[in-house]
Amino acid sequence: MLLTIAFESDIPLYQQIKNQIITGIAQGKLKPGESLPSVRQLAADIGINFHTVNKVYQQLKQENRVVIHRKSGVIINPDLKLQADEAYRESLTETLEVLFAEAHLRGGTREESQQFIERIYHTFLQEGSK
Amino acid sequence: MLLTIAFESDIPLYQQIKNQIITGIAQGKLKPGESLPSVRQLAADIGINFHTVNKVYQQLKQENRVVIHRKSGVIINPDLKLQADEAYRESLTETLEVLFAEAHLRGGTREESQQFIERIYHTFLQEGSK
Amino acid sequence: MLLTIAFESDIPLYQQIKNQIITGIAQGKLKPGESLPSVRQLAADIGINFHTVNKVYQQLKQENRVVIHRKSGVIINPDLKLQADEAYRESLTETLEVLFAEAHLRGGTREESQQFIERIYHTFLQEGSK
Amino acid sequence: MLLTIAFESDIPLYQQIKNQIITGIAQGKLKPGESLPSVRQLAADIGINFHTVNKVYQQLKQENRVVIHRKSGVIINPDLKLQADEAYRESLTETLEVLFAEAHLRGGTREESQQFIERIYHTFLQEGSK
DNA sequence: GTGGTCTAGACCACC
DNA sequence: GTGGTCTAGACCACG
Repeated sequence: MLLTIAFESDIPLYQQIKNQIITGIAQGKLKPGESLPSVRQLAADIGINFHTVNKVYQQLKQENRVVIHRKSGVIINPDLKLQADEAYRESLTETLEVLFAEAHLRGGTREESQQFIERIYHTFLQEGSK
Repeated sequence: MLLTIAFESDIPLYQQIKNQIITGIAQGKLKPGESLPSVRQLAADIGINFHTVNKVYQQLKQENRVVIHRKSGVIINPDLKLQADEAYRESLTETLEVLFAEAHLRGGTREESQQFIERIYHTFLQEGSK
Repeated sequence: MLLTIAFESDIPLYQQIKNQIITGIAQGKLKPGESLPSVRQLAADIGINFHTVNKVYQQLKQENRVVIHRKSGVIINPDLKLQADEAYRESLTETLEVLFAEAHLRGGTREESQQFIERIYHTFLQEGSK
Repeated sequence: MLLTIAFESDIPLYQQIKNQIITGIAQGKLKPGESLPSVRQLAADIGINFHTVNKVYQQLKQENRVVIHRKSGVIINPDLKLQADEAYRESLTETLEVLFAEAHLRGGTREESQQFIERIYHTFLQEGSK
């Protein structure tokens, strides 16, 4: 998977990387059991400090999205089961509320937003195979 | 309109305020032409420094959401016309992509997300009634 | 002469009024010897505090643009002779420099600017009659 | 580029700095891609508070004149494309109108003004050479 | 070391 | 009383 970084963005570099890994997993570009490049490797590829990549991996580990094996490196957690707990749902609601309020004020309709979501979900892996 | 601030949140105070004003406008709780409290007033009400409120107002002004009327203070721009330019749409897409990727990984379905949006849009003012 | 005030502008009310009087004189809408409305009259017409109008008149008087007669009110100085001293020229240069730098960055050409000036000067009274 | 500040001027410090940066860009003293000193650095150089410099940078960022690059600091936006929208042209017209009305009243002729502009434009970078 | 955020207090211009 | 400007000092996130 190819990572693209915007140095001039106001989103922190580590966050950008993390975001892309998460969507990568959702879209099946990164499959459970697959391994990620080493901290130093990825850092060199992107051209950033390896501490930054390390931060990402540590957080992904803490969130149970990856497991870190000695020597075999970082691999996507094969049996990932994330919870949608109350705190998560609440924060998501608030975030979306602002985003769509803004979209609404800029002339975006409900239908457009629905299609937006539709298109995004189409890029995700189907759960049907489960 | 009542503003609620979460001091323990990692979202900056000024951002929280700004968010609530924006959704307030979208939901019609704040109507075009209506005036906002003075910087010092609002700051006192919330219990924060007036510079923080001022920052919000300055940004809202620069984004053309409010007009700073001499002596009548800050009022919601009566003829607000925000653009959904390319840069905006792109950034929105990316943001939503990550959000729903995360939702997807936590078991959220497309249908749930659609209903989410549906509910949010129901809280907004209809364009027709304006 | 009709004065138009923008309450939401960030230019002070008194400055707006003063500006319009000055351009009014340059364009011959206000002729030397002609009288201006009384402080209270003008304030009422525009719908602002009379102190604000008073401030304008005082400044105009100080700059020798008007003379204030007891009872006969404020009249445009019939034999106005303003100096273009060094300080003035310098400040004008700096102001124009920034303005046209901005215009240049927004794609305005030298020719356009010249035509701009041309058009403005056409609205002024000719000095030929002097 | 050297910044000169007039502490006794009634133009706000941050505005003076901003003006000089803008004309600096127009004159090619500051080239796209070039980086500006850090807020604290510039503040120390000039001998003012860093918040004042920060204010300038924030505004320049919002106006798309600079990009705040993570770690390489603030750089002049390499692909700057500013619009001369209707609002801008209108405000420019009004400003120039007053300025030249004043110049006219102080004995400045149309020819002098034209030469003024001519000289200013000569200090700007030619579009062709870029 | 860099910018981002927040607080605090002071002075001023405007109305 | 309102916003605008400036200073000062503190803490934090980021890289």
